[in-house]
Amino acid sequence: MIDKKNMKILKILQEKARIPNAEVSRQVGLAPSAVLERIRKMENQGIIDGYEVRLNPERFSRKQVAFIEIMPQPDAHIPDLGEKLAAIADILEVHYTAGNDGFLLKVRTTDTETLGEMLQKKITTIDEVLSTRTITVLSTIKETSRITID
Amino acid sequence: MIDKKNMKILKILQEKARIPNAEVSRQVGLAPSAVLERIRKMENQGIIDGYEVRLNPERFSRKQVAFIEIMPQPDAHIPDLGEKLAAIADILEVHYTAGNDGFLLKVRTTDTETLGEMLQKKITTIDEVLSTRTITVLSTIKETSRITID
DNA sequence: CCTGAAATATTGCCAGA
DNA sequence: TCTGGCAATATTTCAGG
Repeated sequence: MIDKKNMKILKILQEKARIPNAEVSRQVGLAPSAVLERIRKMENQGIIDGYEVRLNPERFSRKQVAFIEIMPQPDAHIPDLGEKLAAIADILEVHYTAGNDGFLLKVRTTDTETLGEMLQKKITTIDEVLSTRTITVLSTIKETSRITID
Repeated sequence: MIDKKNMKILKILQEKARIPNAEVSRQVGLAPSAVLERIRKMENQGIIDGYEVRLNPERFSRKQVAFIEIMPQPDAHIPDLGEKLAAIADILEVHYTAGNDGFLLKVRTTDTETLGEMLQKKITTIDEVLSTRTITVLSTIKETSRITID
């Protein structure tokens, strides 16, 4: 299902998702209709999940990246807590982690001040939250959601 | 520069980047040429950084997410180490963090076994790496790169 | 910064291999 | 699953407000 031609199509779309189908077909050497058929099929099969625009965080005052480890209360209902965290604005990722049975969040805020506000007003006020540990990012060398295509 | 109409355009593209321009123009109530002009301008100004396809990691054997904290050797050249880490396949993010003066990595591997291989063969073998701490993800409640548009 | 018109290009459907 | 044809749409440029 994910043969060489589909891999080639996906690699092209990973670079530049918003290009005409006809352009893709030229690069892979198939008729446009064949490429369209393949892409539609991959969308329906859930291989392709969607298409996103990549915005420059600086231009939207979301320069500050931080990761927050959440230690839940011993009696906390984990799925509930996960949902509550996921619903907070500027929390981009919520992962349930092994080891300490806690959550790891990725957040994007304007600066460390707004990060602090978020912690105090939105996170530590949740009942199920016992404590937190914040890892502030000083600089980002690499940041992509592009997975490796074998 | 990022006025109400551009915000509306960006919100549409955040949902579904690969849609015809004419469709966007219908939704925002402008002529297609006006929308094209606005999008091109935002691309040139670096407000829009690009367009990406979102692939289903499970279909490419990249289901296992993990975060790895790297403690560098005291005498390590930090920029060099950052570049080395960023070059490794399946490392999606490399952040330089405050506090412990280390790196935080986000990785995607097939399973915990391949994660272990990566640590042993590719990461701990780097001279500048003193020690590591791995946070394995059991489940992901939310994972997006979509920043909040004010 | 917008509209509207015109030329060019793409999409998406279908028949046939 | 592919190609090629064709009608419907979309893109892009440009003149003008």
